[in-house]
Amino acid sequence: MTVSVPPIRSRRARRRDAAGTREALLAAGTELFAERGYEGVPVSAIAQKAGVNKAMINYHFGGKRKLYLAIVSATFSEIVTSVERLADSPRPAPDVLRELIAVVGETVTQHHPHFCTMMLREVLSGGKHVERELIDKPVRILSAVQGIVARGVREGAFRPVDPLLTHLSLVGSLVFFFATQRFRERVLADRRIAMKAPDAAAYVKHIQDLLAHGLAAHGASRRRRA
Amino acid sequence: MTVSVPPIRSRRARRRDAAGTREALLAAGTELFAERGYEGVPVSAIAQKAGVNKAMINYHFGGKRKLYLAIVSATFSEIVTSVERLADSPRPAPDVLRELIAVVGETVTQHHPHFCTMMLREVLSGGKHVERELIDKPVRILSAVQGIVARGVREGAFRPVDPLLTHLSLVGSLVFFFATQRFRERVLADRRIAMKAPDAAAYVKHIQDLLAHGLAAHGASRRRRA
DNA sequence: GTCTATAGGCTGATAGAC
DNA sequence: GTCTATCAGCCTATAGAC
Repeated sequence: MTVSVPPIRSRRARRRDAAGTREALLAAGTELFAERGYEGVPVSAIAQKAGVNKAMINYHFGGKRKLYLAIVSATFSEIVTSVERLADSPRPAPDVLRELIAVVGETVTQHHPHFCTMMLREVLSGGKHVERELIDKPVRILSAVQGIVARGVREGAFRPVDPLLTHLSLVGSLVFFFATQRFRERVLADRRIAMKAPDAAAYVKHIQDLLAHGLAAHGASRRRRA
Repeated sequence: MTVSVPPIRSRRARRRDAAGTREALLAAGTELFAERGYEGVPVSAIAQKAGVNKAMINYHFGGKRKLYLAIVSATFSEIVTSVERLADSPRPAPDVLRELIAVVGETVTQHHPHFCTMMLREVLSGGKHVERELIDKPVRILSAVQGIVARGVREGAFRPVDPLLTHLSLVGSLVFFFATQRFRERVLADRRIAMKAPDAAAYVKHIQDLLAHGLAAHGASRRRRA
């Protein structure tokens, strides 16, 4: 029974060069870290899921922590890029803000379903070991959102709200929702409740409307499109 | 140098009966778990901070996990109680919602500064080991907020918003803010940025106003007090 | 009730064969 | 580049003296 167990990695004739190993480790790490957090994942689990040996983590990334940082950093960069592109749009601030919410929602649900969980977990750990390079990414998102809100206030489309507080409430409600969505689904399933957890698209629309009404200057509730 | 080190516990002539030990462990655990998460805290650290021996955790609580649950459960119960009391108020829904936000803000800042962090961390861990008894507490908060919002919609004070989505956005923006506040303070201090992190009171007011405007039925933006 | 001492398990990292 | 084998370190929990 113990003879000639076919190597896991050979299924589907997976490429097995150095780059393939790196990618397999990144993919496995992304999923596991998001689900269980940095300390909740032994390197052996990552190696097993990737179909390679533990030692490869040290060889390719120089340790568990560096693998983790590579994952978080790569994902974060994508989000920052798409948010910053939007912030440069010359369209009316309320429209830009509405689209920013939609874009963030789509990005995290479709391309990076674990992103919010990972970032939130990292922040909750006190940012004790968050490196410099990583920490200015949220700052760039902050700047982008702040800029849009400040412009809306300046142009009279928004009430004179505080852009920083507005940013926090916007990002907070989105990040919270996406980071806790799996939990809600799980609880409902475990208790066999016939209700289904709120849909991401519905929530995005809810936040769009809440901010449109909540920020609008008096009498400007109805959006005026170009 | 190793002779007669005065026992830590004797400072301030602390009471050292069984109840005192229990309380010391609860207090130490609350702070440490909130700061570093369940897995980030060795029992030895809790024992040291409490000024007692490791073995006491097992004697009094039956293990690390049960100590943790005792802490989370006790804190959570207090919050649920105060929220439910408010939900029964017969006053206009917008006023009740505004006060609910204020009460939650005061409770978590003054009495339970680590509460949001702990709950969020627990949820992010997938609720894998969240016991039944604990899980219906968020459900009770959900019911309370949902009830207030649904009444406001029924009475025509609010737009026809979805009460569940509204609850999520409200709780999300608050929990996110309080759970990440220490992180912001820390980052600003570490980078020696002369700005100070947004004040909790200011944020509470921001959310109150955002929801007042964001939920108000058209033409009912201005609050009408009794 | 509280302590010391220790058992027993799991972790991240590395040395060295291939 | 990739593996096997192994290390030292840390963790939780418990046995047993006081």
